[in-house]
Amino acid sequence: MSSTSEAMLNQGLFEGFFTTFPESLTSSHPLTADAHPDSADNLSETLLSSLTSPNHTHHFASDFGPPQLLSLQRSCANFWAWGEVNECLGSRKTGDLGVSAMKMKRIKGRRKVREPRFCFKTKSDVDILDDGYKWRKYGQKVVKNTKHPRSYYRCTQDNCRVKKRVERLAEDPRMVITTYEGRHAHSRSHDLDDFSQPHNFELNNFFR
DNA sequence: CGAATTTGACCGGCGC
DNA sequence: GCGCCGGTCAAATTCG
Repeated sequence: MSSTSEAMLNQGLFEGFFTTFPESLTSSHPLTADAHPDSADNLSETLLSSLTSPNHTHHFASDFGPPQLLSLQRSCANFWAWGEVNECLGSRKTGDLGVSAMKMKRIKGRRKVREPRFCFKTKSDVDILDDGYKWRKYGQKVVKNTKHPRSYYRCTQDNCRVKKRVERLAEDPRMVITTYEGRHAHSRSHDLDDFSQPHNFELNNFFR
């Protein structure tokens, strides 16, 4: 976490966004550049810069329009680390460490690799944000201490193991928490005009 | 009629 | 070892 992005957060320049990787769960300071120079910090930095550039922020709030990726609006800072997200979603921190361990994928029956994950919250009436990929729902679960069920989706593309979870915040049902896991091994199935705009390059790059 | 979703069963990790 | 819990599977059902 660089001092610049930290400063942005402290100033409350934009509304909730967060990116990190499960490795950060083991560190006391979830988002430190020292610990994960090439992962969490770079991603968060990228998103921060794209979101805080005046033009982008404007477009981000207004151009996601048609009618799914709507209403990402500016408000107070809300940078989400896994622990915070999990707390807000009503699950125990320790429990989620376990979950993270479970998410590790076996390779050749022995080595386990964690998929990169990031999540963000969006103020939206619809659960499914159109991010340009096609998803198939494969499960839904009511998690403890939450009112709203969590939905599980997988990317429908062959050989793409990317997953995402979608749930609503207990305290504020208008907020949707979307968690992505893994990286797509292909391009988006359909283009969003907004993603093609230069000012969305960073976000575009992230969703690659 | 094929594709997508729903939903209860099942599984594995973890805490006690 | 047992029970709880989150995540996944897969048969049944619904949708387009």
